[in-house]
Amino acid sequence: MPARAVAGGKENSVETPPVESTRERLLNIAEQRFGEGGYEGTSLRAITVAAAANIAAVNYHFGSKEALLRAAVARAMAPVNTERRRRLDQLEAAGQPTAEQLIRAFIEPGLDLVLRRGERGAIVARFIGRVAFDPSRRIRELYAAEADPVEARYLAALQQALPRAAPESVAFGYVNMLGLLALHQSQALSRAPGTEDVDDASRLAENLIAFLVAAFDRGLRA
Amino acid sequence: MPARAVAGGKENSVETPPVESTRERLLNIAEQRFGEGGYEGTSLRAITVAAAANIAAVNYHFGSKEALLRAAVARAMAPVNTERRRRLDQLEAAGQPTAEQLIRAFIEPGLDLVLRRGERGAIVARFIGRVAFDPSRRIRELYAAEADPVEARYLAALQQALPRAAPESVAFGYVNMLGLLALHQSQALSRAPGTEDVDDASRLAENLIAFLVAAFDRGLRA
DNA sequence: CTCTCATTCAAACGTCCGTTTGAACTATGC
DNA sequence: GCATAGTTCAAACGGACGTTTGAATGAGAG
Repeated sequence: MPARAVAGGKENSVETPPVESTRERLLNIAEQRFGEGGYEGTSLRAITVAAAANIAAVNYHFGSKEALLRAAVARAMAPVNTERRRRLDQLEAAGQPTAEQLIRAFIEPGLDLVLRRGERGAIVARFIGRVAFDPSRRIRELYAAEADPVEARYLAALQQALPRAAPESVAFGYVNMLGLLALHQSQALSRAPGTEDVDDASRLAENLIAFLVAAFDRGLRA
Repeated sequence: MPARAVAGGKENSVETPPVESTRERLLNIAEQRFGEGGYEGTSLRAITVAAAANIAAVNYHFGSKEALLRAAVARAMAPVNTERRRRLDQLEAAGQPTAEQLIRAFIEPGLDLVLRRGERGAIVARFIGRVAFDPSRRIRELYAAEADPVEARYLAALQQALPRAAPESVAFGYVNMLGLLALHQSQALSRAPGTEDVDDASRLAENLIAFLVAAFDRGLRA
């Protein structure tokens, strides 16, 4: 943590072979620290020290603490949104998707895709999960702005796939799905730390999908 | 360290006198503000101003900001824990409870009992829900210490009521139940503010119970 | 009345916060 | 060489934070 590359700007090779720019290091550390302590509980100084950057670098590259968070959310959500869109397009092209197909296409990009790439993926997942349910409404809306467009498509598709359930009931199940996914992503539900390893990721996804499918199919009011 | 030893618990009346004590006002406002902005996002100055108390009153009556939170959590959880214990005792005295009975006995004291008494109840519910999933692990454990004893009994009873599901699966469903309850209590799942009124409380409880019962009965792995 | 003691008060403590400044450094094009 | 733009730096800004202090207040007991 103390000093990394101090003298020369382009000197590297101590840690990662490819050079990370200050901007990238800030985003990476921000993901980690915001995911650990939340937005309010994480100071820019803690981030810049860990990223071996000057405190002024945040405002130079992003403009403010909140803008740093916004950039980190956008970068983290981009592949998840892309994958969700892709799978929904594919499902709809093949006809009327089932509820299970929709749930799977929504959950897996959030857990599987993001938990599968080792340490970094788990950090990103926790970051997303934390931001989605931050105590501050302002932060939550910042996340919602990033995720809403594709999420709205899933809600509409689910209501078509479950015509026997009232639209409000489907919306109720839908927010429950969002919440459970975020909670598992944030690892707030795993009380003992370090319990889950990489192999558990796909099992967690399967368990969560089965849990939600049963709830959607039989637990919603008509 | 100054003198702070005396708390004077005995001479207070059971019902609220025409005036609330400074200590009670601090707890009431702390519930509200911590529930709105989270622990880190709420300053003692904001609390003491709203409670019409001096900033030093918190440290006089409680010792620290965290001790104020701890006292507020303990006070808020007490009736919920009591009611959950009462209902579980009652169920177990009548024989082997079903999963639905257990889920209902767990959910309703958290939503129904606490949402039914008007504005105050909704504030308490939101406060509990927020603390249970605060970004800081320290705060979450503070809540867990208050809720764990009775919660553990429900987990054990659920595993007996669902012998066909693996114990890990029941534990998985159980943490999902905890999470969904907390999320609905914290009102983080209701995107539009002010959507829910008092009449919706019992409907919400029924919807959530039906959702969970279906998931427990048919969504858990053997 | 005086004494006592729990409570409240204004004020200040030192620390950390996000942000800003202006100079110094780097790399590239002339 | 000089000029330029992009980036990093130490240092400081004003303000908010949780906490502490010591004196003032008020009610009750002798």
